[in-house]
Amino acid sequence: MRGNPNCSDCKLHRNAAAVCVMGDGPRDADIMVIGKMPNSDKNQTALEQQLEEVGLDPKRVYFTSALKCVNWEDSASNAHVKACRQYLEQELEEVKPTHILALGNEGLNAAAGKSGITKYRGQLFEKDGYTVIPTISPMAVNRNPGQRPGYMADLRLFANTYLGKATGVKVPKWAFIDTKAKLKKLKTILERTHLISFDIETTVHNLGEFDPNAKIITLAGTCLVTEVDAQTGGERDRIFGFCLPLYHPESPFQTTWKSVLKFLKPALEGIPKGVAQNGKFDCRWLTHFGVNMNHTFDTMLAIHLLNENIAKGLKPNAQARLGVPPWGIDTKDLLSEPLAEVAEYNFLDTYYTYLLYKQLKQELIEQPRLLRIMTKLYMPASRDLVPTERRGVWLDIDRLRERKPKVEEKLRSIEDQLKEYLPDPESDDWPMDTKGRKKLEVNFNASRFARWFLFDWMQLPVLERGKEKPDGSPGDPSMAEDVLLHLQADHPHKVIDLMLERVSWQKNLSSFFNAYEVMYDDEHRVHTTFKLAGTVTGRLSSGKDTTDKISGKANLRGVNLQQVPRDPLIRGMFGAPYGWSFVEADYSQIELRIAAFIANERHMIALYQQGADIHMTTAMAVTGLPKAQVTKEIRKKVGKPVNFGFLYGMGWRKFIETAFNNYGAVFSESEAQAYRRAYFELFPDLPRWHDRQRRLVRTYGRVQSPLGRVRHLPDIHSPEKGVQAEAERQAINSPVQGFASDMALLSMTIINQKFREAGIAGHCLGLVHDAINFEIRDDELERALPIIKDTMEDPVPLRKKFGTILTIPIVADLKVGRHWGDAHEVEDPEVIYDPDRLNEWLAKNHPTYLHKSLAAA
DNA sequence: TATCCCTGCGCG
DNA sequence: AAAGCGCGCAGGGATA
Repeated sequence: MRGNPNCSDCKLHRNAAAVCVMGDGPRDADIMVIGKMPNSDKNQTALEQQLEEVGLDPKRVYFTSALKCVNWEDSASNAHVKACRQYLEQELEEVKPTHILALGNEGLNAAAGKSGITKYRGQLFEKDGYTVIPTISPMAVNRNPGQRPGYMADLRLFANTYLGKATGVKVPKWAFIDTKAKLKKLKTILERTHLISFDIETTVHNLGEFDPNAKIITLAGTCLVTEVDAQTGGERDRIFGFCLPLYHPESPFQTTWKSVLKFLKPALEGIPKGVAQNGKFDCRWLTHFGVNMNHTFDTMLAIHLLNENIAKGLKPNAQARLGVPPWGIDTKDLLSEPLAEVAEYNFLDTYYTYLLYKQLKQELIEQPRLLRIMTKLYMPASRDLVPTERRGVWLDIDRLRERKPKVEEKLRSIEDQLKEYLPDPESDDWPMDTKGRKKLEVNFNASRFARWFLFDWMQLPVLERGKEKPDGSPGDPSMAEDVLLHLQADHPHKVIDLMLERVSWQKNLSSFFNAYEVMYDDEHRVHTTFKLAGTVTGRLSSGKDTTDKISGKANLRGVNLQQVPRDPLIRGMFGAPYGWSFVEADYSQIELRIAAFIANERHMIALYQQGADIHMTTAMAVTGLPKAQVTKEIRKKVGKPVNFGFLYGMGWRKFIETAFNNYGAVFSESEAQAYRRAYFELFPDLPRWHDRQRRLVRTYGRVQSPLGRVRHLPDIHSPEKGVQAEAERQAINSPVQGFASDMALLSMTIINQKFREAGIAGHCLGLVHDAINFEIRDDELERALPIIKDTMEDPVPLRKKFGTILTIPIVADLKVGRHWGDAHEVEDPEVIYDPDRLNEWLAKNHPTYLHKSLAAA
């Protein structure tokens, strides 16, 4: 094994103290440790001591690194790991280790091909016949001693795995329900079960449970059953595990699986407590086939609340928290796997979920504020989202059919105009592909052709480039909108206009028209999946069901309902079916209000209490215009971004950019600096709050929202100042963004509850961060609208259950109409509370509104 | 053909 | 020295 001292495969060799240093250790070692770069003697000694501490003999370990150059000056990425892999592979080939300890993100990438060490640390991977366990880099531990216990735990896991020490998890016997007699017995046991950890395996389809061929393959559970002692008469718990085969080809119930479910339905629905990992998915499927479980604890949501930065899957958490070995089978096509294996896999899922539940519950009990979020917010929200996702949002197919061709025509016409600037396709000027063999196809997206067109053929100057390539060569010229806007200002050209215009039409067509067209169901409704654990701040995210199981994502069920363009051309395709209304309830400036509350910014609080318009105040201050000249447009394009920007730590450079990009306004450096100063003079408690958050995150490595939601920010301990500063800004933003979204989510659950109590058929369609959308039957608007407005402006449980008393007024604006995009805002809130005036307003502003007397008829 | 990363852009 | 935050998806291009 010889390195190549003349290697120049990546840029790292240039500033390297040593090039291509190969690893060291016995060639017949079972264990290989892969670090980031060759260790210094000091670090090597420390690492060897740590390995001894966990019971390994460092003399029997081969030590090597993902990157063979000693270069701590340049930042390294996975691309550099890749460039270096050939040397590591030589070592793997010769040493043939059975167990690999991967250190840091580079080690993880080299050993397991994954990226994201904070996510994957402490998990076991089987890769190319090696058992790999990654943990954080010892360097990171040196910088941040708080990481040491976790790091040592990972090392222990690695050592125990290698030494074959038992982890202490004993899997109980479980029942395979393959006869009618066993099925009957199962039913009687379920009737005495007070807690079940449940999980189903399903067939995989683009339309999910809505596919005509959708089947539940198996249902498994780990049950806590109340037993009565025959002698003493006392009660005690017994664990009962089972797997019930349903639609599997080897299943005795393959043809009768739906009636089997029906048979068990009362017993299953009678179990008061249901635990599941991402149970919203299982509940959606089970509901689809008629069984409504009581879902009371979701391990995935608990994991997320306890640490928002780690992987949320069952397997990584069971491996890391329970120390169990990897289990599972290829889930792509469970119908062709042996039933015995599917059943075992399914049962193990529920048993490990149950063990995790016990552990997580205990941790939450020790952090009561998180427990409160879990039980009073997350679980109700998770349950409410089941019908929300199943129902979907109504799409006006007539509008879609009518509008799509127009958009296509628009795009075509722009491209025709662009093509006039191209050379003769036969001429030598036409660009060739990288290998110089074929002519490039016309493509005005951000492609090689388009870059050639703008920067070579049209000879426009390159203002900005993308990421540097791994080999150190410069990145591709940027074609982004803001770059083209600057280009246009300095070198006006028709081609830039056309490119700018084209890109938004292209986006409309590919991301929205094409997507929606293949996504609606028989009732003209499109569906989404909301992730409650999809963001680090606590916001929901919206989109498709998990992508990784299905190849070809064109028809995957689910659209992102949080990025529907505001353009009425597109947003106006969503709405409510005839006889129903689309209601959008927006929190007005919610994050700004909450920032004022959290920062205790006295001027801002006073302004809000007076009902003043802060975006307007800011827009006036920034543009220097008198109030009468600040149009709605200026307020929106200047006031809003500047408020949110400076609020969250934007600098004056970015301010200049923002103002130019959104408004075309050109500010000098001194002007921009003056505005920033003026902003903080206007709201002097904001910088004090910023300092407080910086102090908090430096001290504790985490910050909390008023509800107690935690954001962990380990990056604050980074040696890089820029990374630290980023963590500081996140410490400022997170409590605000997190609290705002928790308020919206809480309101959603309360409104749903009130609708149920009032027998209102209307329902929530989903959250768009600070807005809640509803579909309300026309004749119920007068009952529903006051509930929505009252609840959002004062979600009582916020005070009663969470003890948070706001010092700022909260305002919700309601828009009502047939379609989302052209619903009208109810300007005068009093209208909402006066049925006669509301009817009058609706008759005037709602194109298809049915008066309740008509609707009833 | 599937997968990864990057660019670019939609939303709050 | 300089620094808004938070997402998901489509398309391009390289790679295996």
